[in-house]
Amino acid sequence: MSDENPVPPTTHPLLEDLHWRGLIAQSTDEPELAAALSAGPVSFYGGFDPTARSLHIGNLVLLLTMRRIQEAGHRPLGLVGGATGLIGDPRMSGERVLNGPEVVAQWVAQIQSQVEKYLDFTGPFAARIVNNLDWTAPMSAIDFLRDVGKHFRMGRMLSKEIVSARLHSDEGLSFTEFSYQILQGMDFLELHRRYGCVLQVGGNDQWGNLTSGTELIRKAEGKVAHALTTPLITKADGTKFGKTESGTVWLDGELTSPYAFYQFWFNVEDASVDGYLKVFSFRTRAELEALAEATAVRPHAREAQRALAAEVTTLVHGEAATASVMAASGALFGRGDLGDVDEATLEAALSEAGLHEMTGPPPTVVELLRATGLASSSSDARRTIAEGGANINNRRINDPEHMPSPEDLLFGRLLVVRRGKRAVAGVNLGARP
RNA sequence: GGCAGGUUGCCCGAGUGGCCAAAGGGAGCUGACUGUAAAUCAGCCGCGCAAGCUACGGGAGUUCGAAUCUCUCACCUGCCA
Repeated sequence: MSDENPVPPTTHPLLEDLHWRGLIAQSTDEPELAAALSAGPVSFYGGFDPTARSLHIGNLVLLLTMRRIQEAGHRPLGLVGGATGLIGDPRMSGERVLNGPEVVAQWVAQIQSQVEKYLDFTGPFAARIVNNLDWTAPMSAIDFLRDVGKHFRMGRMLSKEIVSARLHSDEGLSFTEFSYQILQGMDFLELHRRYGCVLQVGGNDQWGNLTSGTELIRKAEGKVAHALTTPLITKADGTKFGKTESGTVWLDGELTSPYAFYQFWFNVEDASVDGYLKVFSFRTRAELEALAEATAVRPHAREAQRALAAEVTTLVHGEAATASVMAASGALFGRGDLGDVDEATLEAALSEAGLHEMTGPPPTVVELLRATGLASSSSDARRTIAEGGANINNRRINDPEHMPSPEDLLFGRLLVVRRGKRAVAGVNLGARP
């Protein structure tokens, strides 16, 4: 994340750029990798295991790094782990609960379509999607043990950081998860044989699994292959990146609405925004430096956050969704009178923030806060009102029994309910019967 | 298998019969300041408008009264085998 990342003497413009962005955590022999990249288009791969129905913004780091490498003139192989997703890589949090084959198959399809969005499938460096179930499923246990297993030494396998840690934990480690590194090594070998793949990129926690592949290729084929890892992105305060109070920030718009997604990036703290732009933005280096300067000189303008939020939201959800989300944010947080916003924009904005239909008798503020989920209970709602944190249509309400009058309803039916500065929701009181 | 200790609110952790809806810290929420940031300061932080209700691993007791005592079940930790 800092500018201090050392750049080895023998390097390559692409690697240099990745270093500047803080995107290289570890790599195998870098001068050799630089030479390979200079020699011509290289086939490289990055894998994604279907452990949920959607990827999240942590995965975006790898995905966008792959895109950068592709833009530099190399051929990406986007691997979806139909096989490895059935096994699960060892984690410190303990043995995984296996997901059913049908579930994994469905997730594979969903994740594949997400991966496809970030790579270019046309032109001389066209990307390709591969699924490791294709070569793993047909393999017999005998072939696996004779052809692949012989190349793996127990000492080496046991010394892998996560394996050793799990082995010495109370939880232990199943043979299933222990074997994961072999499967991933096999993938690299297979892609090397099929497509001449010589580079694997992955998250830094995957380092051991990536080197399983480079070692296997060396033993089985006598060839050199490379591994490159991206760092774990952290927040300025050291806490986990990509989580909000409501959980993981997903790429799937149904799991994390485009509005929430945009807001996540908009709210990035000043200390982190410069680093995030380097990782997630495709703007030129000069533009990024100008934005860093803007944050330093005019922090209140939040130019860097605006740029980051707009760009990443566009990348993930498209221009139309981003425009609507930006209009939404403007309407709900802007200084302007809510009455100046047109009906369609307001409704879209509230839908993004969370629009709740209510019928029946006119609700009180307490009921509005509860119905929108802004308060978890009536007690919580009353407390919020007493603290001066309840707003209807951007006006503070101090009376818990206050009922919005018909004139308060925007366009005869909508209310903007806000708790504190940031938590906003909409209520539609004009639901057709 | 035996012995000892432990299980408290989102998390950590105090509390050994009434003054306990439960100290303290963290997290979280709200306000002030500001920039939908950070820091700081202040208030809040089980449910309920309220009366009150539900809570201290589960269950059963003792007592006018239990987080606190007894029995029992479950789980965790340490020592011994």
